[in-house]
Amino acid sequence: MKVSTRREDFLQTSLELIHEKGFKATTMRDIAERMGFDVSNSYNYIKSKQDILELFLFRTSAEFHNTMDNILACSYTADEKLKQVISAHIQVAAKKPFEVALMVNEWRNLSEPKYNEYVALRNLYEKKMAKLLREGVQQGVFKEMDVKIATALILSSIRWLYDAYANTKKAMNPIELERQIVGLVLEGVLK
Amino acid sequence: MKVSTRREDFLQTSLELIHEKGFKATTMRDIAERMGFDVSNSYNYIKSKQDILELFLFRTSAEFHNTMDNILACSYTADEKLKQVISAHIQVAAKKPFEVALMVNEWRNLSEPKYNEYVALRNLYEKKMAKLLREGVQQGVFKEMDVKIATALILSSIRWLYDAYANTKKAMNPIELERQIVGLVLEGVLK
DNA sequence: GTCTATATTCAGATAGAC
DNA sequence: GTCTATCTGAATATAGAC
Repeated sequence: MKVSTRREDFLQTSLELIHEKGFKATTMRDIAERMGFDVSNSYNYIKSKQDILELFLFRTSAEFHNTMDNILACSYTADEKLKQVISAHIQVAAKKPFEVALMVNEWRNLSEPKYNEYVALRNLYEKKMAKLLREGVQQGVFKEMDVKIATALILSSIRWLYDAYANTKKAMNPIELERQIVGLVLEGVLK
Repeated sequence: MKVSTRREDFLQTSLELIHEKGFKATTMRDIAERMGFDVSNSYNYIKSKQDILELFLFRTSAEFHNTMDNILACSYTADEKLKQVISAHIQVAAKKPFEVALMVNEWRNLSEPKYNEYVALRNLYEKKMAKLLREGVQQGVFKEMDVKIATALILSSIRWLYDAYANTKKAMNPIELERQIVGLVLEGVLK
């Protein structure tokens, strides 16, 4: 059974290096060096540097959308749905911290037309989150609030999660992490 | 009375362009072009491209630290202090959205030794915030919680603010913004 | 303060031999 | 799949004339 191809090795190495140095600062030569071969060989696996970025960004974005769609379509109440979203974000961050880091830090480096496509996906994700929150307000489980602000705030509040797993020294128990974050987002810091 | 020097014009132009395209993607030629002169003239105002980044990053960081120190040192209770911090972040974001955007998005592009200095300042700011939260828990105004997680979450939750002011189309009433954010951070989304 | 010219370095990417 | 060699373009930065 083959668990990893040479191409996957190359992509994973690229991903980690890009996380360390940033996309623009990472050269094809850097990646090749870490792989132990010459730059020219890199093009056995990809067509261009942009390919690496596109590949991870759109793949991971699809994963987030998929989960969000399933959560929105289920019969939970809005507060339960919000907990599910938080839980999902923690799980993806824990399992694929570098992919998530790329989504947070490097999406601006996409070039057209992929950039526009990706921005549209981001906006759509925000819309889905806003819908969830609006549901909750209508159901009476969430208080009256500015849904646009709440959406931006909540999504932003969990964007650091990858950092708790990209760095092994910071690795956190995901169960406890979820308990703490759900507590803060749903009920705030006040006693 | 002189309200703006040529150098300040140059720096402000650089700042806006870097916000639009990213630091690495912005060339000295881009900046010079927007200023209406040749690249070589840029070096009348700065010694290197890095200078631009350092200048804004450390200046704005000092401003945040200053405000935070004043808040920590005053006689408010912890919940009032937290409101003050949120208020301060909104005000700086509203007044200097591009400077704040630079702090959020471009600090990784600093090169040594400034990079390490800046990371230390970031960590110190987190420590100050953690101290504020710990005070609140001890005073009994904040609930028992993992202060490290709460610090990361709250600081992250307000990092998008610059975006509400960098883009004039999104400009928000800062008073209402503060009311909404304080409500969410202190009491959460539940009714 | 502005320009022309240029030094230097380095990036992404391709061709073609083994 | 690996290498050597190379094309092409572009970036930061400086020198020096006007």
